[in-house]
Amino acid sequence: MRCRRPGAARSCAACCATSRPARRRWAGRKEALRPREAGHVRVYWCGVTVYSRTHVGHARAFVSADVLVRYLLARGLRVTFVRNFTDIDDKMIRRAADEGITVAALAEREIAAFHADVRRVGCLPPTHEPRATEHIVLMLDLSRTLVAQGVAYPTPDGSVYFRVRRFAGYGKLSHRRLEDMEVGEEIDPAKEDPHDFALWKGAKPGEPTWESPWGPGRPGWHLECSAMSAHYLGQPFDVHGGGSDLVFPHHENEIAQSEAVASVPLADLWVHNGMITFGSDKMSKSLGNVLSIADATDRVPGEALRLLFYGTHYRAPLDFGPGRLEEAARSLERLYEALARADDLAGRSLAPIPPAGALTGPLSPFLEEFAATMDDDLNAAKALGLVFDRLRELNRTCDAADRSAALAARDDLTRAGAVLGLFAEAPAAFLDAARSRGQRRAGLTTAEIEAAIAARNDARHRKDFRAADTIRERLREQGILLEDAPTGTVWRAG
RNA sequence: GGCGGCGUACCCAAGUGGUUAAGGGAGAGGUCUGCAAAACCUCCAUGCACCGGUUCGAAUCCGGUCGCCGCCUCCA
Repeated sequence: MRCRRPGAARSCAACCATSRPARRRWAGRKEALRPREAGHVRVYWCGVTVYSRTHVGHARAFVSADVLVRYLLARGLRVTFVRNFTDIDDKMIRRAADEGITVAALAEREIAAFHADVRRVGCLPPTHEPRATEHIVLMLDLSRTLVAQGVAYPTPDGSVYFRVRRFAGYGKLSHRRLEDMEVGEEIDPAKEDPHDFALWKGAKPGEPTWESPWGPGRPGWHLECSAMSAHYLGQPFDVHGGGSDLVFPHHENEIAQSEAVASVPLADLWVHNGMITFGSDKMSKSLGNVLSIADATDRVPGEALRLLFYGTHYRAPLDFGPGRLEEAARSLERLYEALARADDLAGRSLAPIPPAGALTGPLSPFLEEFAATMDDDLNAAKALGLVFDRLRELNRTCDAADRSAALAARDDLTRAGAVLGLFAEAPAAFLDAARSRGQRRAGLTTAEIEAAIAARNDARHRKDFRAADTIRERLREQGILLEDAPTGTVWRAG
């Protein structure tokens, strides 16, 4: 297993050793994952601020994390996976006020929606899903320590700021120097340095508050991750991940807080997924070009979204061009159709398997290659290429009615699917559901479709192919495709 | 301005020194079919933005040029 580590979080021994020119010294690179505790990997992934519905960009982040976790489990490792909820911040306060509800009520509602969304894209539940507001005490402890160390300072309004110039490694993750950074317009005059960031924010009227040594207030955003990761995983832990837009300042600030307090690294490896773009623009709420998970999964199955993600390496930006979702949905259906053929040949449906241990023990040549591919920085794009190769072999063996070869291919795909979070449904049930969706879109009942098929077959028996083709054409226009299989006429949505 | 990254066929995209440059979509031909569809078979980049260089050998390393994107403010 190798992970991306964008720059040296703690030391640059490896990169200096390459004696490359300075320009490349800090470039991100792959590094082997060596769990601190043998056989047990600890992963922290930054979650969401629960103030509005999650979009496909979030989905990509959580699918990226999910594939990492699934792969580690498949290899027989134990995984402790923590993904937090930010349930108190400016955006939440504003949104709750707009809706006339409490911040807590907003959080409750959006966390439920979030759970529904990640379930729709087939993500395994994390080991822990801590909420910021339930760990205020830990955050106050950290703040107190940092103030006592002189790394942080309180201000007259009851806030506490981290003194970035007191942390020598500030900027090492995102490769920036304080002098090189542009400074925004609105600088809080209470800050000693524009780059200092809030550990604790003094109370403003109407905001939820907690008591602190500096008076009532609420935590700053970055602090929760430092507090909760240490609490649930210890410090250092093995892998810290999130969207690439979190590298700076969020992860940089986490490192500053955690390492200033503990004098050991926060995490060994950093993994960041690329952004989703529409055309050439990043998908973001401020640009208003967001596609929610709910809308996407109304259009296509959640697994199609995963399939679309896997087409591009998790690190690279992914363009959500027109038709991509539907293209992925069609590919997914093609995969399920082949699995269904194998089940027909076997006379029974093979149940999906959980990821744990899916890639342990003696492996088929396909699974060996699949595992090696995933082992190289989770190269799902290449792995997917292997899956499609195996799909063709499965169809070929089904064509030849080679039962044992078909079942071997089917088993390979089932195991690969367990790692990729695909094929969680029974093929027959999946295809039924796809048909139902198409039928609803067409506005036809099953009886109507079957009557049309019967009428067409009547015409075919009379050799009235014009009439038969007219019926088929009319259904095609409504999105119902007929296929004359050896066993009879079947239909699917198209 | 600083930092990180990208530019591979009609589209998406893997590949980071060495046999024929994965895979998907689209397209062309074929098997099958009344015809289709599906499935399968075959074809589809002497070339990887451009120009130099290193090397026996580069899409892959180095230098330069052009174009594009992300981050530096909340952001998955």
